[in-house]
Amino acid sequence: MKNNLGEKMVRVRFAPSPTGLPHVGNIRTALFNWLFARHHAGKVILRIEDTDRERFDPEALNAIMFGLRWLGLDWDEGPEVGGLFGPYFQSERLDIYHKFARELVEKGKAYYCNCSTERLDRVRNELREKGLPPMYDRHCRELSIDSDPTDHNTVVRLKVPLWGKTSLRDELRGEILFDNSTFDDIVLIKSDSFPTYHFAVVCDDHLMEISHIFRGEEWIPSAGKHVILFNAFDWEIPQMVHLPMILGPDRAKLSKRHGATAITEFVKVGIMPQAMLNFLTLLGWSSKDDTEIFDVEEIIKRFDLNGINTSPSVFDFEKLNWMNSEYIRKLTPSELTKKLKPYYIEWDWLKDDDEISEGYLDRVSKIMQERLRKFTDMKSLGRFFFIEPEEYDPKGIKNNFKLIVADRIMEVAQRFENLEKWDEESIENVVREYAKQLGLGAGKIIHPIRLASSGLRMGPSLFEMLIILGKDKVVKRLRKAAAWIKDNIME
RNA sequence: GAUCCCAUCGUCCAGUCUGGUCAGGACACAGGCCUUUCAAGCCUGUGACACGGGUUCAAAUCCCGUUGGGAUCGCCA
Repeated sequence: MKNNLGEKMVRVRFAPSPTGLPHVGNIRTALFNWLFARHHAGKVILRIEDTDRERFDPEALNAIMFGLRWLGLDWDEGPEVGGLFGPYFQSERLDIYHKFARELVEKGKAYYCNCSTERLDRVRNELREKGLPPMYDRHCRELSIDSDPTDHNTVVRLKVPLWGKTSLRDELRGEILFDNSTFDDIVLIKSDSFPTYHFAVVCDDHLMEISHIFRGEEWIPSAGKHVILFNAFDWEIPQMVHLPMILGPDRAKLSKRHGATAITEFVKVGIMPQAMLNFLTLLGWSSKDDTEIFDVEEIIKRFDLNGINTSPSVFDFEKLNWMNSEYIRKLTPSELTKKLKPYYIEWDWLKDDDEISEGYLDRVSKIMQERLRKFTDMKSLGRFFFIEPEEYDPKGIKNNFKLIVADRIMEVAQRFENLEKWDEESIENVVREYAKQLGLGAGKIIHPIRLASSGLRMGPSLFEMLIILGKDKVVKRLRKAAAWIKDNIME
């Protein structure tokens, strides 16, 4: 496909296999595909590689589309949007694969094989015992078995050249050479008459006129096989870009055992999509200056092959949290409230139809905003804005809840109650005056009040916090705490 | 085991192509300032070119080797 300048149009594909929840690695691959296409005003194709019927998971497709949309990665062709190159589910393209498989057999470039799995296992084990790479012994290669791709007793295998080299051009690494003798005669059509990944991917990338293939580095060895296949068909080979892998802290390929790596986990803990996108982009790509925080538009503008790295990178959850906090701060209080509200409901702090004023929620958002790294941090830091403390921080008790403090808290409660105006100045006056009267530092009053009203030792500015809570709640909580001290503290 | 990929602070990146400025920035960490606490903010600090040979007046940068890490070797993708 050409664009209107007569140049070859950029067409990339994201080709997930619906076998489970989308992973950070998959999503990063999707992201780079997308960024490249958007930078070059090209097309993004979403193609579903559902050729594995054993591992097929009907939930997976929705999870994948949800994950992409959450990040803002849209597609121009594929499920739910259609397109001229469909169908976009490989399971609906079987006749296409069968046709091309037959063609290869007729040309003498592929053959039918009826070896049993038992036989294949035996052959591989024998080779392994001899310390050789486990491969198929090409038993059926010259037998000219008569069959058909739809025949469930046979598979179709490619006649991989027995000697010579295959050259793979990786746009980042340059030429990578493989000895053909190291490749097996790969299966193209399985005995269930579904294509293998390798076969389907090559046929579809060709038919869908994919110009650039972005995928993980772990595919490099397979890419060699794909080149052999493209050559067998005499098809033009798309440009290939193998992205560095994402590792866990132990430097092994990132996987479930490293904790939350499914994209839905990040959604759940309250990572913002903009932060995730920004972070993921910087994992393996960088612009030439020191910019770290930038929005999608800016990234699209700057994204190019040159900035992509070749060495693998460790996924640093800490840095993602930091970046997320930067994005949380960009929100207005009411935007933050909107994000936070579902969590409040989930935690039973609010009822769905609660009449609690938007103003209250916004004030909470504003005061808590710069102390949140992710939305769920609110659960421990902001609980007291909604729920009266049932217990107090143990270290705080030790430092601040002496028996003598109970009376002081009662006194402050009384003075608060008598206040006509409930604003920062009046509250602060009460506290400071009283401390002065007692000949104590203000901290001696402030800390116990914080603990009594919030249950916590730390938090936002006390006076602002008390204003938001409101006089009635504060007075009530102070009296409750004073009583608690008298009941529980001996000295 | 075979093949392939990779190698700069603990982590992510810049610098490598086009050898030459105390190897720069960010996260994390430590200390200080601010402050009623915590966080934020500001200031300061610790901290890296895997190793060995070449080439060169000069090597993180070019070449070779070694070591280390990783990936792949299915009728999974």
